[in-house]
Amino acid sequence: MSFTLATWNINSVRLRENIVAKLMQEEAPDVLCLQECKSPVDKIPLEQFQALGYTHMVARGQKGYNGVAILSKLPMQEVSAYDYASLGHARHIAGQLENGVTIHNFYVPAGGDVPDREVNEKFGQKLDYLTDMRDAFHADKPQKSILVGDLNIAPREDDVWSHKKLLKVVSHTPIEVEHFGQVMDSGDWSDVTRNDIPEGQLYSWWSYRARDWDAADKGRRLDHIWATPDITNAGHSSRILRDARGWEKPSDHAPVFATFDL
DNA sequence: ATGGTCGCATCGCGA
Repeated sequence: MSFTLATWNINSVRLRENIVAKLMQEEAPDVLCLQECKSPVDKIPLEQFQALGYTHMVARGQKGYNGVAILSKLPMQEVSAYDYASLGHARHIAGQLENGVTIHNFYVPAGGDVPDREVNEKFGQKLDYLTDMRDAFHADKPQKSILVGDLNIAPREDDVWSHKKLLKVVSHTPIEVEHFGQVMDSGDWSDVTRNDIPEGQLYSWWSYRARDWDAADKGRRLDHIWATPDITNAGHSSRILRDARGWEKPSDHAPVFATFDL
């Protein structure tokens, strides 16, 4: 079988119900992973999504902040939802398809403004969250698994508009990139997006604060799709739907896609 | 060097 998966930080699923539906109608991924739903699970507007064929959902939510959901046209069962770093935040949910593939959906903490855990508690929480992820995947090696989400780190020089200017900016600092690499190594994860698109600038997020995000193009690749070695070769057709950043009342993130033939 | 824009638990905070 073949299925297409997308990951999208939606920045309020209730406010953006209509562009989620637009994505479902126009792109029709089989599995859609959302982050920053900013909604309790029982207030996610499921009916419209179900009417479009997304009859399965696994999710964790809280009022106002965070929140992750996997909407699926394919039958899916919840397998876990961990509170890494014990923050009490809804930042992870995992579901399993009938073909045995597990999908982990993450919203890693953004980490605040100052990249120093001594003066900024949120930066320490981000690093601790990544360390907990690393330890969990090290202790329990994932198999037949896909990991997606807003990981809030752009690891490569060509994942940001200016490597030099962003070296001290949270999301691209060397210590974050090192933690990111340790999470990847712990699960033998490979970067499906970069396997498919190995060269060139690639972004999935553009700040709301830019005067003209499209012309300025000061983006970062914060949203990722990874796979374990047993299925990574099945991944193909990766793309980022940049157009969605220009939709009506957009999220500041664009959806990232990959297809798996399994 | 600064400020810029969003969303919501809305006049403060997180992103």
